[in-house]
Amino acid sequence: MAKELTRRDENYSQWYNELVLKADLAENSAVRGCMVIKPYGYAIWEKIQGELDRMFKETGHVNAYFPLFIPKSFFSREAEHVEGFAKECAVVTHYRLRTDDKGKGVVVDETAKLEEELIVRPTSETIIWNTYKGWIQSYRDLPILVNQWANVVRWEMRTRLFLRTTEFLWQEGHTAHATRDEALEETVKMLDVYATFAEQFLALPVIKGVKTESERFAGAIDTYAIETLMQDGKALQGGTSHFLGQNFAKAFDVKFLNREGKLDYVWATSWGVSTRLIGALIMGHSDDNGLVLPPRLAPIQVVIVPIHKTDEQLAAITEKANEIKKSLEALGISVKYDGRDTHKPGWKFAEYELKGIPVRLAIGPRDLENNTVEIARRDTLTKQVLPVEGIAQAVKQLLSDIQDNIYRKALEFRDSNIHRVDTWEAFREVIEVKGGFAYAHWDGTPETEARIKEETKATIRCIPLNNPAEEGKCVLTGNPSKQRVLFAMAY
RNA sequence: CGGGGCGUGGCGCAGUUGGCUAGCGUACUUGCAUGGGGUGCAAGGGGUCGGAAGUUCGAGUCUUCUCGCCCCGACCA
Repeated sequence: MAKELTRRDENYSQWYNELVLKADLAENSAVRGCMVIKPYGYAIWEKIQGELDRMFKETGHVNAYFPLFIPKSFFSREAEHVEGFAKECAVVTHYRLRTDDKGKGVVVDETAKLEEELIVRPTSETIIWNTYKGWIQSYRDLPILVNQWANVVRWEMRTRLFLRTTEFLWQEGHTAHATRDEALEETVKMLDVYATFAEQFLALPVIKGVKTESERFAGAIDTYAIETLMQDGKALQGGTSHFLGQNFAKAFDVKFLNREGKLDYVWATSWGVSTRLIGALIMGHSDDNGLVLPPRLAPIQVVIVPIHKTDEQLAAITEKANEIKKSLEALGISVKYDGRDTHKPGWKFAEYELKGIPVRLAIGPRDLENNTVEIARRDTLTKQVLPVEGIAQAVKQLLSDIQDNIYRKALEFRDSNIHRVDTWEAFREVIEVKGGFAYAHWDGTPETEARIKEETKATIRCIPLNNPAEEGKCVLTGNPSKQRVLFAMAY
């Protein structure tokens, strides 16, 4: 492992790639486009899962599990849905291998061809709505509020660890409702859950908004999303919540008898976030020394490093460290004591900075003598010496301060990178030079949106919720516009 | 699928017009010193040079074929 990380201003993309590897989060696997999520990276995912799962349950949802494989015919039921996913589906055609006639290896047994091919799920709407048909007869069966934690496969051309991989982990919620209003309410509620999670745990400010037609989920009436801004000025969609209307109910013939005794199609939503959030977490906060993790999602919040010369010193320090560790753990703080004698303190400091551990305590002979401890915070890289007495409370407070500080920093960055622009020149300058969001008038047509994308590669990230109405002229065509929308380069 | 690049100890690389025992950094092992920001010195282990065929007295180096990976573009959470 090389010691130096590429600096962000040197090559942001390379910085990201190296950081993921060096912080030991994930690595490329033997399978093209698929990653191995290593224990430290997976621990972050587990923290994300834990918090979201709690939030889903608090809002009345339950977990279930649906198959990985989906019969091909299910996909053709909803026209736009097929259209959207057809180009990136992995297909299972056979169910058996046999040994090669010429000796070594195995080949596909052509006699074991499936009657109907199976699609490896890119998302589960179709299999789930096929299933819901059997669950729903009456309004009394509604709503159904189900979530599943699963893996999905989308055959992408180009992949990057966490940001875009062929297989990724996510959760997908699929709900069924008796009324349009209730489904709409659910869609927005889950968007709010995502926004709250992003801001309170990931410490990433988000903009909630609606997608334009061209960015909409295949098969949805409306797609809502939370958009975040990365340090290089590119936007990243952190989660989506879809109002599916009655599209899937009609495609899978899911009707229910309402209170008036009339048959009606069921209203639906779906919503998801993926391991991509880890990519957002990395790019949102980390610096040239490595990862910066928000305390509320850090698998290890505090590391204690002993500094010693003799075994006697180490033993004494270990004793003191374990006392401190216990007092921290009593406050619900996760602590690691690194008493390894195989690495020097300086090496450990660099290592834990690379891994983004929010708080580091160092204890040496001097501290033992003075009954103090050196406390260093990862976000600001500052250090101070504090008395051991009351250290647990101080650390608890510090963790909270760090969480607030990195959120505030990200918020300031985001806010200072939303640029109101009214001319095409200013628009291009934001997209091509400054980075960040261009908040500009758009005439509302897909044609204009496509032209802008063609000329600048920028896309409409969203139309923010509660967007103020404002008369203006489209930044490209000069046609009348009723509101501004957010454009940006995006991941 | 189009354009570019690369395959040599675990990782990162050098290896000139073919030439002698395949080398450097790092990591690893051992010893001694060191220990408050990636420690120093010394000794040591580790290689079918991506694979196959060919040219040659001789191939990491030349030729042909082949496999794989990375980067840029079209597609995307």
